[in-house]
Amino acid sequence: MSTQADAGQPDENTYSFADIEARWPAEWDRLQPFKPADDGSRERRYVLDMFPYPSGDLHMGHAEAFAMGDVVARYYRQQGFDVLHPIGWDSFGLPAENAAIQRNAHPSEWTYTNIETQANSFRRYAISVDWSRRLHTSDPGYYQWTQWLFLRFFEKGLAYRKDSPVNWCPKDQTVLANEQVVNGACERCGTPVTKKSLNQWYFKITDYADRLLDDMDQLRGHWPERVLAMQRNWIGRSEGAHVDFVIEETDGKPAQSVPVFTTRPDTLHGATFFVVAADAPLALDLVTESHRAELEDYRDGIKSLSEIERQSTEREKTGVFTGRWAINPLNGEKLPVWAADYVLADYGTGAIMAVPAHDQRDLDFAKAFDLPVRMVVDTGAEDPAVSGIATTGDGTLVNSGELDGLGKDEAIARAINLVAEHGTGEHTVNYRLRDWLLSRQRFWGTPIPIIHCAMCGEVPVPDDQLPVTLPEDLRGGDLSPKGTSPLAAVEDWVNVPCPQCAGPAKRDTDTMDTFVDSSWYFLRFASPDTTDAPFDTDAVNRWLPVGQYVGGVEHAILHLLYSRFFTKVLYDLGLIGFTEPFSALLNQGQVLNGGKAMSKSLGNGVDLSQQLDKFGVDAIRLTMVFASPPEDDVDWADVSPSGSSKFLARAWRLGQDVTSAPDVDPTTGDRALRSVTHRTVADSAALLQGNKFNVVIARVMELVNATRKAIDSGVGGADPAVREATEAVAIILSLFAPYTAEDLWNRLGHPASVATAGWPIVDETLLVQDTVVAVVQVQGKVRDRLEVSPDITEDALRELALASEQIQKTLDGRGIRTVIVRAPKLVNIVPE
RNA sequence: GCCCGAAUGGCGGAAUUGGCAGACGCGCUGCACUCAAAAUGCAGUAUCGAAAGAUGUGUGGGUUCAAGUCCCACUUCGGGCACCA
Repeated sequence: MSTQADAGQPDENTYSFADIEARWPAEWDRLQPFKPADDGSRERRYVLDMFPYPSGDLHMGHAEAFAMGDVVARYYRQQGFDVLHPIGWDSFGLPAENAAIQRNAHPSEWTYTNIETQANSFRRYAISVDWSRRLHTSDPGYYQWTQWLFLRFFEKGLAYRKDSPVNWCPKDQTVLANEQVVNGACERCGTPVTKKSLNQWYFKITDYADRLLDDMDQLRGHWPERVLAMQRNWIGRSEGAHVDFVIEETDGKPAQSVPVFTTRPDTLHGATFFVVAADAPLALDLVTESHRAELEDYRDGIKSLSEIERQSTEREKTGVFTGRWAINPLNGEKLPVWAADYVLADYGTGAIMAVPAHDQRDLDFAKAFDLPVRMVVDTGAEDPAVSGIATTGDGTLVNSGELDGLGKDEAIARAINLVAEHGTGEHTVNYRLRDWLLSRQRFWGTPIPIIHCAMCGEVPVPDDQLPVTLPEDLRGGDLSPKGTSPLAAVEDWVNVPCPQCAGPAKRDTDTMDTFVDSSWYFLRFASPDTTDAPFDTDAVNRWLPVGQYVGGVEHAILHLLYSRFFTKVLYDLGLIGFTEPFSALLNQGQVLNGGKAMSKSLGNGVDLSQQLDKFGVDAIRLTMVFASPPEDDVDWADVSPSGSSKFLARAWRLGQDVTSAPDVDPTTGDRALRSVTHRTVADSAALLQGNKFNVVIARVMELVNATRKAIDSGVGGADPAVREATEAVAIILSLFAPYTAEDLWNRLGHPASVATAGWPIVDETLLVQDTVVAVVQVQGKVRDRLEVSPDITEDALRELALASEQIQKTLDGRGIRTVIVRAPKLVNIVPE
């Protein structure tokens, strides 16, 4: 398209996005239309986009996500809300560290350069944020409060250290939380994860499992169902029982009681062996001396496997006998105790009773080691001992003593009662969710504010000594991953006096997972300049919960689960007055190219800044939003930014043809066009409530078409209705194409900014049409259309329909069985 | 294997409580303007058929005066989880 008049001279009658983009930013900076008043004069609304990680410049994905969030923020502003719409950066993390190693620099250089680049791009992209609230999680003024919050968790026993086999990424040389392992590989770099036994910091998120689950009731209907489903699965609540099995005294090893978790206590009589997780300390504890060597060999073998290999369900079952025997508390049977890797150390109790007839994994193991199989629930299917297929359905209990004859559910209840009476078990709930491993052996993160003292143990850094800042003189190779934190090598940073006894002590040298930083940033935005607390409680309670949160589905579990957890803890600490941080969630889709995610390796990336240079900000924003419903993916190969550009020019040109004065009375204008305008405004509001942004744009296009028609071949540009329509176009367009809308508004003779012009007031009387088209069907097929008054009676419409020539022709003399009338829209005639 | 979600023209997509399927846009075709082009405007564009008309929302059944929409069974695609006892 041409953006300049042919003579090379800017022509004020030709739409030029470059001219328009140059005209308005300074004016917006002067007017500050996006700063919330926060004076209680208007209802508050908090709209938030997931804050970006500063990896280079903005890309197409940012452009889509932030276009969506901005529509919401701008809409609420037009509706008269006091809108908080802030921006910040999630600026700690590995990429900065890796870049620093390559460039022999400090991670902050790369980080803050990228932030500046992105901030400039966001300004050009005209997102309507309050820049004065900008924050970065890597600023000491921010991470001071991340540390402060960590200490509050620590005081409540919600942050603790333990030895445990943890996920280890050999490439990044750091541990990973369970949530950061995807299909056995590192979420960040794709390297297969291995296990390593380490002493690490954890947040006790499992204490909140039930509340994380139950409080999802508040979110149902406002969050995507699939995100709720993913969180539900991740928490993985399952009802069952703990049953204690006594391990007999053998070869001088004393008897000891070991609990198992089972969801099927009804099958207790079907237990034929007992398995402990081979990699759990319990296995080493139990094993007899004569079997110890064998177990240790087996454990070494497991360690060499990657998590992907280990978790494969295809793999043959393996294990070793421990030399011990467990007593079944219900029938006194002696069961051999095995150690195997198909039992997980950190789920349930790390030990199971094996019921091969009714659990496929146990059956596979029984077959591999020739252990007995005893069916105790007759489901009508073939005996699993013969078929090799474990049965899990309902049936009648057999071979089960006093449980015989009961159904599955009754037997579960009865079995729990029985073990409870014996004092060897109880009903219990188990979760798949594990505690959140938060330590990282890397540099560019929030230092853990704990000092280790030989005398006093784990000593918190006193609040008044926060923040514990990162040393600034580390460069390049100082940061290279070595499996221990780079901070450990900085002697004068590590060695400090113990705050309690003043004796020699050492700082904790790990840093926090960056998801800790992002678990509370939405609170900080309410009062970003607070210096004596992480946030001002009153300000937080005024603005939060976030009314609309916008971001990608890749955070369905990680960030969103952690933030929900933090919010509940802070509520319990009395720091905030609500339990869920995000009332509504919108997951925008991805931007693809040719059906695939854009990536360097595929060479199908589209550069955002080039697109902006070519088509302009507004055309790109409009294209993103118009292409599909917000939650669907946009394939850049299928869309037309030039089409958007054409439409924007068309809308903008309406301004040239409006010849009435800005203060003209619209009620004297053409009723037909006014009716279209008011219907568009009314419908757009309803569509925006439902996040159907793409449809709103379609409706504005219709309004532009109708207005153009009125100017060229209708009432003409002087009609007040044309002005009213064009003003409505400018206001609705201000949500999607801020530059064009502002310029159009200006050409209509109004002062900036259109962003705060206010949503047009709908005249209800204009929504009522003079006549409507009633459809007349014969046997469900449309045969005629009648123009009728909208308040026609059923009888009158029936008469009219039956009188229609078309209808009589179609009926062709047949009698009439029924006539269904839905005045004024439809008549359906059913012939004999 | 289990759990979600989706399927509508050449393409992206629209369709209050079941009530005119295909809004709006892209693409394509034709026309006007032009020496020509670009830009712009106008018209057409589900399929079959010359037409009348018939068919048509992944497949097969069902409910209903009426089904893209509700019910049952299935197919395909996308996503999540997956040795979780």
